[in-house]
Amino acid sequence: MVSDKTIARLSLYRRLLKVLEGEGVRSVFSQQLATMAGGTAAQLRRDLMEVGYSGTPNNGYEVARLADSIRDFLDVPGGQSVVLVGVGNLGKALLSYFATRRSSLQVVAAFDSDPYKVNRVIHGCRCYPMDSLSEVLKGQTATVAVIAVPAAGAQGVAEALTRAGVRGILNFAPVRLRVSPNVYVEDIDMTVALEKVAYFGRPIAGRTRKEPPA
Amino acid sequence: MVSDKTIARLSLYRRLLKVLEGEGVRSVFSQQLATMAGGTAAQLRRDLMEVGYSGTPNNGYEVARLADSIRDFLDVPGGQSVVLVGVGNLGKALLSYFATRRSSLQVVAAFDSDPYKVNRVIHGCRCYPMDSLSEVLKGQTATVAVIAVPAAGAQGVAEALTRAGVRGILNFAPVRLRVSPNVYVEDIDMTVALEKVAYFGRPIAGRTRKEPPA
DNA sequence: TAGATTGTTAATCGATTAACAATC
DNA sequence: TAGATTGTTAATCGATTAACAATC
Repeated sequence: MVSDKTIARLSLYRRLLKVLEGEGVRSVFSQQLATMAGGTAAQLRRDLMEVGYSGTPNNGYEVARLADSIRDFLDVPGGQSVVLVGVGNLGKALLSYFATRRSSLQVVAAFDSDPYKVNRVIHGCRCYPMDSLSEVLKGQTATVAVIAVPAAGAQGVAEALTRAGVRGILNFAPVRLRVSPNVYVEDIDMTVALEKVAYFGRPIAGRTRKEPPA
Repeated sequence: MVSDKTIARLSLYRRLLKVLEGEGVRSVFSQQLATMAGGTAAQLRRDLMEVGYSGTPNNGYEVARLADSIRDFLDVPGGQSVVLVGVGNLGKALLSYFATRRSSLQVVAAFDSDPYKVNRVIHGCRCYPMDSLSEVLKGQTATVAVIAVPAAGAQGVAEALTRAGVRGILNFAPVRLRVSPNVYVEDIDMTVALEKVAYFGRPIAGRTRKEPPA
């Protein structure tokens, strides 16, 4: 089973390859691409083993073909539909963030319990009432969802999504979701992330890095 | 040196302890708290070794005192100031998200290059023009910053922040920042996160988990 | 005391890094 | 060919898990 870290890096490589492609670069060495991704060449080569695409010694990797190979590996052929639950400040920001991005992942529906938001179209996405979730999802093939509701409501939303067939959840709510083991959950805990940054970026202490005496 | 994963978990434990405290719970066992945090009891005990707080056999941990110990360990005594760069959809969402949270971390200034946003107060935070960054930071003790600008501008922002004395950056821009090694950068790459979820939540494949034959 | 839970060390596991033969 | 870069295996590293003596 390929690790989630490898998947994350492949996603990153693909984005970098698209940039190179736009710049007219035809081929790239593992060392170059790895540096851009913030990793090592050996790691990149191991990641690409999973994809199955082979470079050629002394010539490196064909940018366009490698990007295609990663696409074939990562993406579901017909594309995947994504739904968003929670259209507050964060939800709206996510809609605008994901609206004009990759064509393979498209946000097809948003849900909110606030009647003032229902039936509006926000960043090109229709907002449905919360309690119509199972009904709307019945007509969709969405297996991926983004949760951007307050902590208190997140578990209930996760259960409703799971019942509706969702198999992957990107969770922004600061709670640990209890879901069945065949549902993949990725948590983005922004408060924890900020506290981490605050700890390691603190003014004086936390800064004692072992350095060999000169 | 304590690992960043431990710091992240301590931040999580503290949040859970606050919830327990609110519910009037006095003491808690490692097993309970670990389950809530989605980890193991052994891992939690090892994390707490770093903090220096000791539980008592058969009685577990005093909720209030453990929370205090984690606070002493994580927080800078006088509190830390945070600045936000980029007041777009995401930046505004982050302002509202971080506005009413922890008192130890406070967003004291926001920056944007859009003149229409400058001098407005958004979610209680004043917005300054981009080019006044070094000047405004001179009067602050902020060592922590959040970057929520488009990819193209992020590197320049990171450099300006670093020059102004910032030591920790929470970066939402989808680029890898090149900073000096004494600056801690935490990346939140929402597109990569969504693609990970899409991969592991895909309809058919990617789902071959080794299970012992019944 | 006995039983349960703790602090802490030792064993395990997984991912990363280094090494090297294969190849253009 | 020689030189550089690749694919892939072996060694290393770090974090997690398991084990166990200490303790309330």
